Amino acid sequence: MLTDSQRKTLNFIRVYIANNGYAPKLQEIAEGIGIRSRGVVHRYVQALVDAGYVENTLGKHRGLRLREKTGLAGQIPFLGRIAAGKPIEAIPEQDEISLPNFFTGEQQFAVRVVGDSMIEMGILDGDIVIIESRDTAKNGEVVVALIDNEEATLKQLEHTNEGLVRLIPANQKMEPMLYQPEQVRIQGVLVGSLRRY
Amino acid sequence: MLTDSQRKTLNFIRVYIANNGYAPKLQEIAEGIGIRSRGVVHRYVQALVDAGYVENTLGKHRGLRLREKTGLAGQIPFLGRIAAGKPIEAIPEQDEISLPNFFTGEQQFAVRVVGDSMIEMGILDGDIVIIESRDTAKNGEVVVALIDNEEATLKQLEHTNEGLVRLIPANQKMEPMLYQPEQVRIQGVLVGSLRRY
DNA sequence: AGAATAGAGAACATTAAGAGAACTTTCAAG
DNA sequence: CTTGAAAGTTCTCTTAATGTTCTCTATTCT
Repeated sequence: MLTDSQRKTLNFIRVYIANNGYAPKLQEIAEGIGIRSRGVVHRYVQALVDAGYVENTLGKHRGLRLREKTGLAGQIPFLGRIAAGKPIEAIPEQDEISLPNFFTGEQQFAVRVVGDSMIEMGILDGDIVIIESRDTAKNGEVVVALIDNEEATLKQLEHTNEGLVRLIPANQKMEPMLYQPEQVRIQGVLVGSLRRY
Repeated sequence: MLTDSQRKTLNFIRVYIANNGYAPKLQEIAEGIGIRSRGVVHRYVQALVDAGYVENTLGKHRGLRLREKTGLAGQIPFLGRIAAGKPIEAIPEQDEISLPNFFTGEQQFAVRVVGDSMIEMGILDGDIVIIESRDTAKNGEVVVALIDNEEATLKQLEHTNEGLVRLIPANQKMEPMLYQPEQVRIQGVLVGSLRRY
């Protein structure tokens, strides 16, 4: 169980290594977390070593290395934001992503997307999308819709002024389709997506 | 049987831990449930301990732990494949996806992408990408690269025949960039992405 | 009225954070 | 190879923050 300062220290080390490729000096850590004493930093680092997050080559300059902490599955260190042309920018407050907690919600299911119909919204062939089971949706939401009780499709929803339902693919090569409301049954609404390379 | 305030306290602790991965301080609980007195919070927490909902490491900061099963979370029913114009097609071998085990691998970290430079590969502004720490990559892989030891960027990698390194954005509006090999340090390789709507 | 619940806040004990001195080791410039 | 500055290590001391234990007051419900 890390203390606040220890966690802050670990986070700084991770971001530093991601940005520089080598470990920080104690002095740099001190400045990074906003204190002055190298001795104090050393104490925090030692705690991280004891807790298994970090390895230390004793005495060597920049001798810290990150260790794979084999704790709970699905916890991934979150470093911050990456924008082209800048170093990775740390975000205080959040230092880990919990995959189980990332998609929280009631009544969800997952499907694998086949085809390119939503490619312009960044949903590619093979992606897995997380859907929240619902039978209604607002304009603009992306839904899993069942058409004529036989075809399922993932499209953006629009209720037209004429009382019809339009299902809009995110792909210039495809045309939106118009349906009578009773033809279309909404099965759920898109709440997330994930992809593995 | 918990009182209203005790339930409120328990709920706050659950949400806090789910969001942060560690327990709140009494002061934070107090603010969270809208009161001022740490002493009162302590009384509620003690009641939760007595009722078996929570464990406490005496005296330690952030020493609370939930006694609930947290391991089962993160399973989402997997219905199969959805292709426009067909029913959802069940895949017999798999009926659940396990979020904690979705990204398995050594030395991973996550960053939030800022900007549209990879938009044509389905990585949008705000997406979170999972990176596996490595210092080498093959042609075609998407990497976090450190340029001149100061800029970090997410681009597709290509080693040219001339021995140079090309970093290619997935965005027609942006140009690939050529670098000397010693200018570019590879920090990791893209292995996954996730997005929440 | 009496009991249960809620809240404030003082007082105290302990933990955690931080400064900085003193010492040892590493490392790079001569 | 030598040497001195810089880095890592080990301390002691101080302070700030947090958890713990009280007492007191108010409110609600039976």
